[in-house]
Amino acid sequence: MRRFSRFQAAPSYNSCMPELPEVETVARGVHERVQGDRITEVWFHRVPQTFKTPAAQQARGLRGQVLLAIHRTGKHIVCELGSAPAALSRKECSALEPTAQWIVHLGMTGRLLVTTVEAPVAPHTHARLQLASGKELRFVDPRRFGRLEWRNLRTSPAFQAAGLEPLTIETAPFRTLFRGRKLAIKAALLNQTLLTGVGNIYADESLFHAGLRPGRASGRLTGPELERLRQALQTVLQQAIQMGGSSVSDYVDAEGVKGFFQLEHCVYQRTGEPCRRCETPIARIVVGGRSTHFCPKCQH
DNA sequence: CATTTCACCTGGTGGC
DNA sequence: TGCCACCAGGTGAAAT
Repeated sequence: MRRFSRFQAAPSYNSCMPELPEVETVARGVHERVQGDRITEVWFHRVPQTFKTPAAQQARGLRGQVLLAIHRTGKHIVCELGSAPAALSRKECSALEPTAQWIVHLGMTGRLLVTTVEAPVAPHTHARLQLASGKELRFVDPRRFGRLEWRNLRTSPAFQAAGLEPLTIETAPFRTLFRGRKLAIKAALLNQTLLTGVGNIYADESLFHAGLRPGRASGRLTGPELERLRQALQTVLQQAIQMGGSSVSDYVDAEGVKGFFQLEHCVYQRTGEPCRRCETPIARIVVGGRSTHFCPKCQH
């Protein structure tokens, strides 16, 4: 069995894994750049599994619509669409009721970019939304784990992530989530029907900051332990969002995508390296089918 | 129902 | 230099 060690560089695309903070950053950046713009033309590359709604139906639903707002729910980016004959001011956007939504999930390697129409089209570009301003909204996803969905709000409910928002969840509902459950706390954090938006990086990091072993049965954690975890999770996510703010233009704008500025991880992908708190080598195990990193001395 | 496992994808990486 | 197996992980379906 081969293991990543300190001598092996992690694959570079790991530096921009889209979890909640990254998705939040992208949504904010795209919102700033295209709110009020009108979609004049739509082009899709044929990649069937990327489309939760058939491409032709999405194209029909998007063409001619105005982008009223772009925001995040869980790991999903939701573009609110409204009918208008021309581009709108920001003020007009907030006054208009959305009639449809375009929902973008970045998967593992997805990017939502704002470019110009003329900009060279990157490999693995699956969607291009040409805008009245001369900009273009592009969805690029080499690995094709991302998903695109369109829904008509006249006939369907607004998109709602299954799980609760980790950033705002309070003590009591957080405790209730895990009550009576036997699955490992790490697996529970990754389960999007419980909490929405937590991925492998922030699961490992928040468990480290809470001092909890990833393999602990989630239903057996005490009240104080769960409260430590809730606060660690929120701190880690908030910090990442703050850091993301400074790198958003690198990410959302055109070609020279550098990915996200990385918080200095404490455990994630630091197998064998010394713990930043006690210098014990960081251990790696597999929980819920995912590589999991923790400090054997600091986490109990 | 709760939980676990696996397939889907591509590109970076190291071994030979 | 080039070929190739391995591995990363979000999600949903299938298996347990």
